[in-house]
Amino acid sequence: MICNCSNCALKTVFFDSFKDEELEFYCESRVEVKVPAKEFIIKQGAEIKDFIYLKEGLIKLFRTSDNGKSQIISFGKPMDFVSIQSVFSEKKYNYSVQALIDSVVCVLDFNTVKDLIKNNGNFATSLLKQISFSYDRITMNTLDILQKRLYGKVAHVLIYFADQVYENDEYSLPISRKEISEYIGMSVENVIRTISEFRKDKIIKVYGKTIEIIDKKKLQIISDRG
Amino acid sequence: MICNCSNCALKTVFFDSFKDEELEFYCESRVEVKVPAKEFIIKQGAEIKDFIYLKEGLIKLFRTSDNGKSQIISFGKPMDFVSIQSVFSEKKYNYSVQALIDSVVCVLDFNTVKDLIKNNGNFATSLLKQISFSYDRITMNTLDILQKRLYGKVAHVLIYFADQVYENDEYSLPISRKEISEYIGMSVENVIRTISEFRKDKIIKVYGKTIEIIDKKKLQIISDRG
DNA sequence: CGCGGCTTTGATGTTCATCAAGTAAAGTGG
DNA sequence: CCACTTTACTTGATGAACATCAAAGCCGCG
Repeated sequence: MICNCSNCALKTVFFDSFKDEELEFYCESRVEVKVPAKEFIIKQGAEIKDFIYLKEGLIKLFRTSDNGKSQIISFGKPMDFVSIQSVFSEKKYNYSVQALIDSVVCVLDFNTVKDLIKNNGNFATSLLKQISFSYDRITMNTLDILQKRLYGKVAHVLIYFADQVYENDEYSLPISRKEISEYIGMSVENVIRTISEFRKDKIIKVYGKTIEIIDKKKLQIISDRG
Repeated sequence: MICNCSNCALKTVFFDSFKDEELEFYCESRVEVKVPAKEFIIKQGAEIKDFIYLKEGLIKLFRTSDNGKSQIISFGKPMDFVSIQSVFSEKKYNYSVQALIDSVVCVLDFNTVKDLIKNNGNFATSLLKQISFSYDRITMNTLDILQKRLYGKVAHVLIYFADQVYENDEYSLPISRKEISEYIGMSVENVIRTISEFRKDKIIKVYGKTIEIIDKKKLQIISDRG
């Protein structure tokens, strides 16, 4: 295995704290895995043995209830840890993770990470900061969605992908209408209707999966107003 | 100041990792503060300088938007850290914390905690676990509420206080109907109507602020079904 | 005592889920 | 490669769920 940690983006962001021998140790136990679109990275109920972060691609976290309905928790992009949630507080994953597009994840043995936390104060500090940041993002997004109504929710999602994921007002929506509905807790039909309305009102243009935001201000107002 | 850390419940749960000299150090920088009901512990926008945990009482975390509307994020009970959210990822609090009943908090200097994380691997591990657990609870509760509708949401809240807070099916609701509405994102009137319906259907008994759950099974079904 | 906030109920209109039915797109086996 | 199946998307119609407005009783507090 080629250990290219030194130019791994993740390393420069979070792992500056490593001493050389630690870096090597962490490198050796690391495995890089390619994950094709739609494939699972984590399955709900599985035992937590790894510590996973996303190197390339885009993923969704979601949970499935007993009746088979699934609810999307959040999305993850490169630099995000895949298995942040619960890994320090649970034995088993209480959510699944699935690749939305072809992705690459790096997998560390979880015990290795635990050891690093104990023995490297700077690493522990960095990780804590990152976890706090990651959870915060999810919490605030979920709270935003909770207090909005249909139109505001859909506008929020469209802006989310533009600003947080693609940093571009034109993008190919990586999820289906159904998945949007599983994220915001509304019916598929009404998600579609809302997108159609935005299109008719010339706030966005829609070509299949491609979304182009034309009137960002108006969309932002709809999102803010709820 | 009397340093009674050794019999502080928090200590036995999280701080077993302390060596004696660290324990003393942490004790000396700690301040115990009584907070009467309705008083603020943290104000949104204030700089993060402290690390606060709840020794006695009950608190609510909430955020206020520009238009003055407030949204409840979560509730905290003894043993919970008050200032978990954001403290490692932000400079300023993006939420407020208010005592719901007379409470007692313990305040540590934030830099002291940061030092402890760096220098005590066991402490870092314990804290990480606790933070992960705390965030998880909030995320899952919020997601639960998001996917339910009015009746399910209200049932969820009533069960939440019975199971998670009071561990009793009869309790004095520590929040107003309006606050329930700010937590679940529905109108006050409909929260009240729903509680009245539950009362008429003999699922609960209501005497002002006092709630007594009579038919827990039915209430649970309503909550589960959404 | 009176004011303001909380609670409650009713009436009304808006928002939303659900059902139905059809079209487009994407996978599947021969 | 085509017929077939399945899945995603779309629109309309209907009734249920919900917000909002209005009005009145209640309670704590200055």
